[in-house]
Amino acid sequence: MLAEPTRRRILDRLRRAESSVGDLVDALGMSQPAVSKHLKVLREAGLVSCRTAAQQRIYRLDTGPLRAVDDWLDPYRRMWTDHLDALERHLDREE
Amino acid sequence: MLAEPTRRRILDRLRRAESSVGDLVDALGMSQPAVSKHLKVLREAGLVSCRTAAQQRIYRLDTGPLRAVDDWLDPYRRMWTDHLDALERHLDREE
DNA sequence: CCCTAGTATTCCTTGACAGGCATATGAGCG
DNA sequence: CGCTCATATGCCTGTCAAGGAATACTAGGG
Repeated sequence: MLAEPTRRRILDRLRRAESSVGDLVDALGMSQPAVSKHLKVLREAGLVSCRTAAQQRIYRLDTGPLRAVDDWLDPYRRMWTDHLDALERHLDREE
Repeated sequence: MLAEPTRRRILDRLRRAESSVGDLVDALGMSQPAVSKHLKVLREAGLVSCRTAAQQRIYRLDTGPLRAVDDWLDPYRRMWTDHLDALERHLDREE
């Protein structure tokens, strides 16, 4: 999902502002079908949702599923913060 | 990288304890070459390191590169915490 | 030194996308 | 209703990576 650089670019862009498909096509310099296909993947992953405005589809970021990533990351984050804490204690002792 | 479920399983396992390749093979129920190849990928990504003990290679988790993931996630995390904060303020106002 | 255990590497096959092109769908407008 | 713009879908091809089998490497043990 997030393995695809194009998809991350789309998310990064939607994080800043909602966009129509055309906007994304311009921004990414890719064919429209390719963009639409990535959007479909993101939609099915629940990472984006879209509303219809006239003949355009305005896409919007949905951060929900990213919390799962955050949760997965959590135990690892704990590891490196623990290490930092240990280092800190170590340095404190040295003073 | 983390797109591969097998790789995540390896990381999750190494998070709990260092392991030899054989241990991982048993734990994952996969062929030894497959495991070694995943370990190579993880090694080149800096996510694991290994030390030689007798004729075994003991692999160890290296959390460094995961901070990059955490950094990438950060602006998104900000988004949902902001939303939560906004909701909280909203509820506070309702009381 | 040969032999064995543990691990890495190579070769091969197979399956999964990504991306382009052509085309279908669908909403507004004359 | 036919037309056009914006988007979605199907089809096709090329690329890449995962996994297995066979093989090469390397460190200890007789």
